[in-house]
Amino acid sequence: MPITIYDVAREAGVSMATVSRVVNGNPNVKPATRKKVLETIERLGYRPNAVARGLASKKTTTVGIVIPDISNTFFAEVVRGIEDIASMYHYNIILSNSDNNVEKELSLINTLLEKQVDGLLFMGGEVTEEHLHIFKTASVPIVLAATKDPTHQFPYVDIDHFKAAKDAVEDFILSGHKKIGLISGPLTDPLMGFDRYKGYKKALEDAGVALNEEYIRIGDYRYESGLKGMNYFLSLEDKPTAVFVVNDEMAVGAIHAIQDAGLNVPNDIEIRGFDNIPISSMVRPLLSTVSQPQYGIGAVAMRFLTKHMNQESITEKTVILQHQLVDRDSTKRRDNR
Amino acid sequence: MPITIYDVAREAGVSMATVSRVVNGNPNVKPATRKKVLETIERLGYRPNAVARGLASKKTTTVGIVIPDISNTFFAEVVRGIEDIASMYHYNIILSNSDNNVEKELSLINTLLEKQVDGLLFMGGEVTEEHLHIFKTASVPIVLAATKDPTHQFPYVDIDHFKAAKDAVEDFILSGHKKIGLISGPLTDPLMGFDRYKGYKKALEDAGVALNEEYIRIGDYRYESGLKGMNYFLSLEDKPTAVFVVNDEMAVGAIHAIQDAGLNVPNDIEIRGFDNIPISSMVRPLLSTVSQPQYGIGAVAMRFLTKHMNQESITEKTVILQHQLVDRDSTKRRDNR
DNA sequence: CTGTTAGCGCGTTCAC
DNA sequence: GTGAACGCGCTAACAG
Repeated sequence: MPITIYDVAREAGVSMATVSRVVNGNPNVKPATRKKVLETIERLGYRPNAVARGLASKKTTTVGIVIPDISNTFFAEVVRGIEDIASMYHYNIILSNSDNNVEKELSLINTLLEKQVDGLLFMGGEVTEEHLHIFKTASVPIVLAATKDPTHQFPYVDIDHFKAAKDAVEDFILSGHKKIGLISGPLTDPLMGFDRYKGYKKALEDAGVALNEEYIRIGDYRYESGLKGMNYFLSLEDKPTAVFVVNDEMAVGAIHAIQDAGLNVPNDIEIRGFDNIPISSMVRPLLSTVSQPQYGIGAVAMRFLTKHMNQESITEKTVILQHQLVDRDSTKRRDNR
Repeated sequence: MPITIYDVAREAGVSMATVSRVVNGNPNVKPATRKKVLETIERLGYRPNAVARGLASKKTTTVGIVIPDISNTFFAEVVRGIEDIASMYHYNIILSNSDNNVEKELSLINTLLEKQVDGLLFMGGEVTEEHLHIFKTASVPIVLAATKDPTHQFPYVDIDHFKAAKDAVEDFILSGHKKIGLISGPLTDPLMGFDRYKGYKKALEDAGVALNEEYIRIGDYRYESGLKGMNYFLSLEDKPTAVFVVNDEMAVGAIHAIQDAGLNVPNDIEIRGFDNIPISSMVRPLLSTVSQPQYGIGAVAMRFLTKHMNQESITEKTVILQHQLVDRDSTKRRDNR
């Protein structure tokens, strides 16, 4: 039999309204009675029921998170950013994995909305018509993180994947490379796949370098597919001299493929990854990459969501965070920069 | 103005009790009226309010998770196991990071309990008197994962860290090593620190090998401290010929320290890590380690919790999962095994 | 400064 | 099979 606000009120000889006031820090309570109430709360071990509070106040101080996979280092870091800011604003997070499965995503969003979360943070590969539809049925704010709404109807925070990829490839071009490989993600993946692919293409185009289909391999973001993609390049007569790999895990695979073939990184082939996950500074040679502020994406997205939830004035509809070329040892030093 | 069960009842021309029945799958409803209700639910876009339901039914179908740090690969994998099983049983999880800070842990547990979670999964370095105290004030089941209750009052699921470490060191001994180093975690850390340290000590003792303090370094589980610990060993006149490192991240650091010094793993020094996180199969040489079923720990702990929540009959108070020596390339092949 | 009184949206007896 | 009515524990006016 859990003890309720009534029990406290009775024991303290006040009304439940007063107890409610001290629990919620309402200043309109005489210090003496506040003290009395606090003491009996302590004595009885009263623990306010947040569910009842939620029903009455229509606020749960809980936000929902839909994410592809928490065991993916990248997302784990984003979630850490989210949770830190959430806890700073006294929100809890309900976390759910979607495996990038649209059915699952929609169902999870629905469940979260039923649980009356005060806001929702969505991360997923693609935002479809169905997503937009269910987003619109929500009566709470929704922010997309590391995800883009092509229709610009919902706020999102992300980096500019196109430009980031373009920067990476232009760096290779600037240091004289013409034979530049790409180990990409599935082109059906809008951001990490297609946008980065487009960036690669544009950089070559701008430099007047013809696109060579032999220099493009599609992977699945896993280590093995990086190995495999690079082994293909190594089998070519005319191998690329530099390879841009669209995520770090595959990039590490690519490095190992080169080393296993008895070649040297960066002397024989330069490699640049993408993301800057912890592993990139735990391999030899240290991986040069394009850093993406994972923690920051989560933190900013959550902060953005609190603004929407508190109806603070929002200036921008979308936040684009900055990426950065991180030069370590899998690319040669560029003295001309 | 969100639409409620009343709206549906009115529109469908039935009572709210009937709507409640169809929503909850109660069989005592004539198929015809069930159909009618279902249709108007669909038409109105009715979404049951889980908070109200929670208040009335005293169940939230939500469990609380307290974890040191979700951005740590090990815990991320455990949480993935938890969430998969949770979603299988239609539970959602509220996730919170404690950074192994006791104050924070206690406060988080309290918040979770206020939110009326149906159960709690706790992961932390140590279980103190204070933890036990607050656990006892909870009216819902609590299970510890990857954590041990020394007083055996609360159920937990974990591996046998002592035996695992002992096995690892005995393997070195069996293959002829006498000079065996240890890069440990803080000895104040009960499981990963102290138990593994004891296992190391016991293995030496059983083999009649004297303990050499010079061969023991304390790290903090991070890559850099693995580097540092190994650099110390390398500075010794009489270097260890094999080193047991109590987690993979430090083990990778140790390998790199050896390689940076121009020596070879495993020919000059053998290395074995602990945990078997993904990175251990993404480095060269591939890291030999002691595998710990991270996903399984999470999954089993969550399943265990559902049993407690559903008052199913529990046979065992505690679950010890099996560890395993995984031999890859940072240890020499043992042909005599 | 404090108490009274309505609900919040739904599950659940208990009659019918 | 179905409906009426109560209560879950708390917040939020509104009085006083």
